[in-house]
Amino acid sequence: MARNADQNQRMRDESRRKILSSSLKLFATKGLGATKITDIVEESGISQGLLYHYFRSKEEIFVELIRHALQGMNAAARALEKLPLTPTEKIARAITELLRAMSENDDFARYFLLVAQANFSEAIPEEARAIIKEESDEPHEVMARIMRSGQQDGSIKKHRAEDLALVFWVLMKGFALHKAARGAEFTLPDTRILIDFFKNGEK
Amino acid sequence: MARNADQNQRMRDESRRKILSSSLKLFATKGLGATKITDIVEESGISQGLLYHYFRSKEEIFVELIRHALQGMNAAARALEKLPLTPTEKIARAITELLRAMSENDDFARYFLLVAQANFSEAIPEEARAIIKEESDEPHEVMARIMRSGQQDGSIKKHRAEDLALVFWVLMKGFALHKAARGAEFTLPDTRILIDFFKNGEK
DNA sequence: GTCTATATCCAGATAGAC
DNA sequence: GTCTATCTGGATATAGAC
Repeated sequence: MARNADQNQRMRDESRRKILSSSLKLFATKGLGATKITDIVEESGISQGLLYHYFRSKEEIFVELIRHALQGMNAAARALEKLPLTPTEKIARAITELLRAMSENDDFARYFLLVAQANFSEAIPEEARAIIKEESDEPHEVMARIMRSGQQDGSIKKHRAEDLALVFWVLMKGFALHKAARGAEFTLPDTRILIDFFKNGEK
Repeated sequence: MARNADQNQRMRDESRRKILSSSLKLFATKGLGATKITDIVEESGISQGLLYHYFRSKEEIFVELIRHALQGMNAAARALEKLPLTPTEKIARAITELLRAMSENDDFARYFLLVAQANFSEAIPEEARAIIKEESDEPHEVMARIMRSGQQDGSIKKHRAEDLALVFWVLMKGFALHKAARGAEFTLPDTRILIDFFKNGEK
């Protein structure tokens, strides 16, 4: 009895997982509006009926993906802030880890792109918009705090910390776009170019 | 007779212009797939029949917008390269002009965003893909040449010129996304932050 | 839990009148 | 040159069988 319930749970999880990962891939590359339910069904190899057994609509899948992406990003940002590193080291870590994840981990790149699109698109579900409004400030704030503490110890350039954090995230979003456009031929630039950008040049 | 022909021409131009500008706005904010013909018709205040009198399909409108955007960007890049300025001045000019245009000129920002999306989306017409393949390398190449000549006179940092050009355009794309996400509350960072990025710090 | 078959609706595109 | 009315196809979502 318990074993059957376990197996069922695993089957349910597996089906949901397949739907979500196929949707992520399609939403990131084609956009929510251009992705058809039949595309998702085809990509994940399940039937249309089963998809609707797990999700009420395409939009609900989208919302779940957005929620997962933002919560993961926020958790990562908080974890970074707590690491026992200097501000400069934290920034270097963030840059190298984000770019590495983007180029090596397809799902990570897709999540990043999904959020970037959702941030500007007017064609997303209301609930997704609410989650974004609620959850998308933290990475920027964390980075601004790191920049500020780096300025206090003299290791980071003396510009408005908010501007530096903005440039940081603008760079990351830009790279996400670029990687999506180039796919396999995406080559990372020397990350030291980017790290030096934020470092104070005064010796 | 000639007057009537003239008037007709003007009416045609005006209708086409309205269709294109409405489509640009919608494609940039919602994406091609999520934009319905009825949206375009509503936004531009013309009838659906008239739209199909001027364009065969939604895709044809999209292709025309992409072509116009890329040709304009390439012309601007070539013009920049020919200006009687030092490499550093050209880079400074490019950054300030692009960011200014992005924040002040709605259509410019929309074109930029449209191209950025088209560059990674897999849900665009084949013809648009061909135009992008054909026309989208020039800005990068121009910027790489400017970076290289700046390195020769010692004013630009000594990294691979291609990497610097890549970072330049990644920044611009990132700002286009950011502006689209924030809309009216988009505030430019101090552009000197960005310009200094490329300058050689050695004195 | 999963599938096939089907109903409903709406977007894209056309025809023809003015 | 512009509009209204209409056709057609395909996409979303549901029903019901296994």
